[in-house]
Amino acid sequence: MARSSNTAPPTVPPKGTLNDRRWQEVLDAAAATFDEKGYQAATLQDVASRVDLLAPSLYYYIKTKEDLLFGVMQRAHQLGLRLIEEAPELAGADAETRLVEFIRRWMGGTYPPEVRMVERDLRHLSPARQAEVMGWRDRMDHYLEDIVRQGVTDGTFDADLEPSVVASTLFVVLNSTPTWWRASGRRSYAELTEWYAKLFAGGLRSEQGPRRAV
Amino acid sequence: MARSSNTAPPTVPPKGTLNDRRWQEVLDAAAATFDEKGYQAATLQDVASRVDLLAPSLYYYIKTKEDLLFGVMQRAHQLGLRLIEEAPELAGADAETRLVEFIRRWMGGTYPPEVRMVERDLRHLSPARQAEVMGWRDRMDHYLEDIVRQGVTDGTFDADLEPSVVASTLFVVLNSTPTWWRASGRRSYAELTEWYAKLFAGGLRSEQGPRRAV
Amino acid sequence: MARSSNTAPPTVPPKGTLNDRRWQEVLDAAAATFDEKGYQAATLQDVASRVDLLAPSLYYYIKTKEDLLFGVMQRAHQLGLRLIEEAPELAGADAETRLVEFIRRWMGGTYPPEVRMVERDLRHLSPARQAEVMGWRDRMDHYLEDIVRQGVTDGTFDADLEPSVVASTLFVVLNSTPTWWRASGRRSYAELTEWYAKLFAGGLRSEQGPRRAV
Amino acid sequence: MARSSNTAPPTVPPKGTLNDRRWQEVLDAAAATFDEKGYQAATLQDVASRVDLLAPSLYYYIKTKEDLLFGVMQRAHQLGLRLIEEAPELAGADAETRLVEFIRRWMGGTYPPEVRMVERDLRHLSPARQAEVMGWRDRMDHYLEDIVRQGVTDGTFDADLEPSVVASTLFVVLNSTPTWWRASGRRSYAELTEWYAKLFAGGLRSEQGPRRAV
DNA sequence: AATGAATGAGCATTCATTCAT
DNA sequence: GATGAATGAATGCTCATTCAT
Repeated sequence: MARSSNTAPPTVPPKGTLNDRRWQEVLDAAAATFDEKGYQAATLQDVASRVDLLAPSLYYYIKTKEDLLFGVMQRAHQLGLRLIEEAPELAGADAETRLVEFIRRWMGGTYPPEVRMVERDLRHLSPARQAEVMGWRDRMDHYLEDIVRQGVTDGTFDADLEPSVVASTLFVVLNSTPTWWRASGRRSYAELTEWYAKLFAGGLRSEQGPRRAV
Repeated sequence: MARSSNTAPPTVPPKGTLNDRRWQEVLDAAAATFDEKGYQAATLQDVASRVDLLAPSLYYYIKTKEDLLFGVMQRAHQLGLRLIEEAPELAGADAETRLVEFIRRWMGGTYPPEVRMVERDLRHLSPARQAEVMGWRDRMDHYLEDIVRQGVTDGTFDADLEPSVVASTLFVVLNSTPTWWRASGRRSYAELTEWYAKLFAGGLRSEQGPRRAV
Repeated sequence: MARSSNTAPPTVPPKGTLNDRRWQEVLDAAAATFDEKGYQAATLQDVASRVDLLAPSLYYYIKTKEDLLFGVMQRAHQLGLRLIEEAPELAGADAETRLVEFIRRWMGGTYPPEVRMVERDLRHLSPARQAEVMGWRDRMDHYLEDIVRQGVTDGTFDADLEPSVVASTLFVVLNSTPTWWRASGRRSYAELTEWYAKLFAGGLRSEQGPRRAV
Repeated sequence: MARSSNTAPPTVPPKGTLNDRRWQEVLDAAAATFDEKGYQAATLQDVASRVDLLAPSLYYYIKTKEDLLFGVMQRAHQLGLRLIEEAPELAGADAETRLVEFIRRWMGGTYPPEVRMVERDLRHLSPARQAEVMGWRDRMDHYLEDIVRQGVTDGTFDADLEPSVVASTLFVVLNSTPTWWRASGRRSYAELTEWYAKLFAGGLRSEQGPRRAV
């Protein structure tokens, strides 16, 4: 949940190779603002205020408001793509283990909540940039789809599963968490993570079907 | 000083549901437009065009743009609330059956995709109206929570389950479907529905219990 | 739910009196326009045109059209309040002298015609601002009422006089002058001033007292 | 102060010779509304509401909003013109008596407060109609100017008086009364009337001048 | 690196007005 | 006589964006 950009790689310093620290701060501000108000409703003044600037000053870092949205999404997806890289000891693990470990990594804290913005505000990017973002998303989806295919092949997952459907659903569940989850609830974030793991591990397992009603 | 009447409203003619057919058409247009562009990005002209009106003409039916958003949400939730009413033959059914049947009803086609708007655009309603919508949401959540509690009580569901977490997650999954689902996929909408049923039935089942045969 | 932030204002840059010269020019334009057309009928474009701006550019200086009205009234009353301060040599003068000298000061040329706007357009201010303006008015009224009371006490003014009535009437007469007075008339503005002095000096004089010789 | 139209002569039944009683009611509503809010700020809906109509229904009686303003002014001036007709016993009276009697007639109750609207909203009439109203005003002014000239001629009034200035000032004083006068004051309306009479009688009287200050 | 000043496109909203019923 | 439904011109206001300093 840490929003700070300490782990963020240098992304798109748009005008020249300017002060990257400041650019990361601006992205932080933009991410928080867009997350709170949505891209359209968020004002450049809103973003600028968070870094103690006036709106026109942002144009030192960007050429258009859309640049901020793209910058935020780019940084978030770079973080996300790093999370689909598996530790060496997971090579050769079974599908369920890999799935559960992915859920734990994704929920594990380094991942910023900015992803939930993606579905909501993707439409405000230019088609070309939308395609770029979708490319990143596809790579993430493919990672999950591969795991599902592995599980189906070796018989531990239900043979009926459509990998892309599983991938989409899992991302929806994980990324929507900040939408409804309150720290005040009776369950901790870690417990929630384990429940997600159980839900999907149990729900994908073969030889199970709901009973028909009536 | 006469009255500080800088905004004294006279008796304004009652608008709204005079011509209900037209009002429903307007709501349809608003729902489609908001769904496509989001509330902020959607223009009153966008909405008006769909019903062959000019933007100011909408003000014959509404007092403010927000009224359209509220109208759409209200109608969607009325439909939703009808779907948590169970058929008589489900009285006395076990938790898993009730859960699966609910998923089938909810996905069953009469339900408009407008619910996905809710999370995204709820913030654009006045606080009072936000509260009203949240009240409807709560009633739906409570229905699912009750089913979960029943399952936990009679031992068919994992004793560890937090009912509200389950409810939120299930709604997220169901309502996000239109976000990513394309008719062009290899699975039909009906097959998707059954997979959702399998996912949650399997995922909630207590681990102690014997694996159910199909 | 995050915050019900449908109208959460961020830290907006302080506008207004940054460039005071320009702000005074804008106020001049607003005063002239409102005086000519009335507040409601006056368009922001009307005001902006007088200072060679486009209408939206005015919002660099104001937050709302009402701010212009209040600014104009504030400035006019500040001038007016300065006119109720008496020169040292008037200390100890009799009521009639003080009254006549006030009339001469008020009509004396530095006073802008914007006061006539007050009665007409006061209602378009917010209640709080209406109260503020009325406070200034009251201070002016009190000054005249004091003079009247002095005259009544020492017997030079009619004992029957209601000070507040006299004050209101005198202000109405003085401030309405621009409404009907045309420079083309046979009397100069200075002659008009002297006639006002004569009218009120003569009209307030107690009937018991001997007729004063010139 | 009676606003009711019982004494109003049939004025401008604009479309055909329609229901005159209703037309007078509409004029009453328009007068009250314009008086309260000003012509521009007043909405046709405001006016219509007072007679339990919807705005478009007014178009049965008028062709344009301006017709209402003109209708109100016309009716008010017809009443006013009747007040400059003197009773037979005043023929041959001296100037001061005629002046005081006029003040008493004008303040005497039958005169509607709508006249104060005139100065404020005259500009919103078409030039032609403005001219017509000004014609009525001139006839009233002339009546007062004649009285002043009579007084100057026979030496009871100050020889220096400019008749038109006196007329304008007197009308300003009388017609502005409702602007500031509150029934709650210590003086009754009748007492106020007598003070007006004293003010002008005393103020116009010859052989009086204010003392010079300093 | 940042701001003051201004622009221009666009949007929600108001309101006088029309017209068929 | 009056209304429901709609129009279109206009208006206040927001906001991304520009540019000289």
